[in-house]
Amino acid sequence: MPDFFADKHLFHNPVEFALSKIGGSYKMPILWRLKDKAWRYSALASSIPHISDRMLSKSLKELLNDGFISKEIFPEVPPRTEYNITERGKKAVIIITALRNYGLDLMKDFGIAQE
Amino acid sequence: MPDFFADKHLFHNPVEFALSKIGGSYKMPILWRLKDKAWRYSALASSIPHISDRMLSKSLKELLNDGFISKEIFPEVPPRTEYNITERGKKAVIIITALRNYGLDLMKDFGIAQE
DNA sequence: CAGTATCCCAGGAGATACTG
DNA sequence: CAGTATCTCCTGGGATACTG
Repeated sequence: MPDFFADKHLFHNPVEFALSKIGGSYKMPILWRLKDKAWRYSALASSIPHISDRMLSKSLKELLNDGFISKEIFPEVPPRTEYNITERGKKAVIIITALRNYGLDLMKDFGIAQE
Repeated sequence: MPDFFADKHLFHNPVEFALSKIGGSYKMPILWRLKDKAWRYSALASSIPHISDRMLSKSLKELLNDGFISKEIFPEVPPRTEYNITERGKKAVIIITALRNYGLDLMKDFGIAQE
């Protein structure tokens, strides 16, 4: 696996590429919540620990641009916005689930309590 | 899943914990190479693109401390050092393989050429 | 050969303020 | 409600030099 360019950025392996798309502190938490139902912006904001509007907005926009989620705006009063997962996003959820289970195993392995 | 502390650091979910152990630019490439044979320091250094001694040494030390790899020093002249994967490291390789395959799929999905 | 020690920088993320 | 705009800060990683 040689280096390759994508999005004007150099990558050294497929894992780097994958994490450039769904990595960072918030994209997986967002996709994880969208996996089985639509969420509103404000619901995501209050559900994800410590996220700022800036990071939520930024993450949603990138996931949208990369086709992992879709957005629907309902012209009500007040207006309502809903985010949904796409087919591409569903594939991401599979690997997020695997990573999450691995993380849980590792925590047990390291003797870290969880609830 | 509430927040939890480990290694004097706050985590919000199991994925964060997993990536704190095997994330970063070099730990997965190292584990990936060690998965089926022992490697010497210098071989890793010349195999992993662009890695500096500082980052190789730092990554190896952390993987060692966290029990993902082991190290054996042969008192020859000149001295030889070999790194091996452990049982814990082998479990990590499983998820790295999954992430790698996901990355390859995603690259295809985004129309990125690979060799 | 197999590392360690310093210095430095970019970009991911936090804090705060503002808007259609 | 659903965001955007600034400014700042921190830390992962780069560059360089040195050693048993």
